[in-house]
Amino acid sequence: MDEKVYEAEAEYFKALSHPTRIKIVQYLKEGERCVCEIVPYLKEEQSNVSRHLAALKRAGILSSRKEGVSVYYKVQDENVYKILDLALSSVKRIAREKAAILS
Amino acid sequence: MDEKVYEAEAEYFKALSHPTRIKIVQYLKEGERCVCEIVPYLKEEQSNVSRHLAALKRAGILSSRKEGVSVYYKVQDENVYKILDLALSSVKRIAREKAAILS
DNA sequence: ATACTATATGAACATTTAATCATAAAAAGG
DNA sequence: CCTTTTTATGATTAAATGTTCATATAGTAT
Repeated sequence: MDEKVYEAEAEYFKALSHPTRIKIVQYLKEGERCVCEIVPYLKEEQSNVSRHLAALKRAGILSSRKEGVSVYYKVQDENVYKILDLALSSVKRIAREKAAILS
Repeated sequence: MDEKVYEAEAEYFKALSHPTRIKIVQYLKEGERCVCEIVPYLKEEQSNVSRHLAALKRAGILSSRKEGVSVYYKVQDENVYKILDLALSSVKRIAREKAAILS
């Protein structure tokens, strides 16, 4: 595989490498939401949330549309849920293995 | 889902968020390799490779064993290949979509 | 014991990332 | 027009990350 592909893949994972961003993607599983709904859900600074949303959009995971003064974000890459599910099972298994070692 | 779980998942993705580390995981697909094989394959500084290997091991993706003076690393989390494959297909589709927009 | 090889790690530095505050920009309402 | 609401962004700062060089550590061989 080509170096450029490794870089693109690394960028994709980087977009998912923050708990708040994963939380956003999970929150959008049920459908699109405007920033005005996402911010109170996350209970974080609006400017911070805006930057996390921008990061996910840059990676191609989310897309957005403007309606009046509101901006609605939705998941563009539905594949991301399979990835999140697999990562979750890995993380759980790894945690179990670590626990087993300390016993 | 719990905050701790989001954090653990984010850590997992962070481990995969560097091209060199993805390259290492792919290289180990065929089986375990010692550092003395991985370093010349990557053509990067030995100390740097050592740190990337440590990061993957910390995340639970790799494990290692010592044999004499050599250290052999292998993939502990075989699930990672499913994740890499899915991410690859996402990245390709996203690139296609971006290309389509510019046409 | 000395020397050599393989791997890991401390120290230093440059770069990137995340968070916050303040403010800009755009739309809507009075 | 002025005000308010919603979202994005510049500037700043703190912390994390990646890289390199030098060196430590451990094992092997002479």
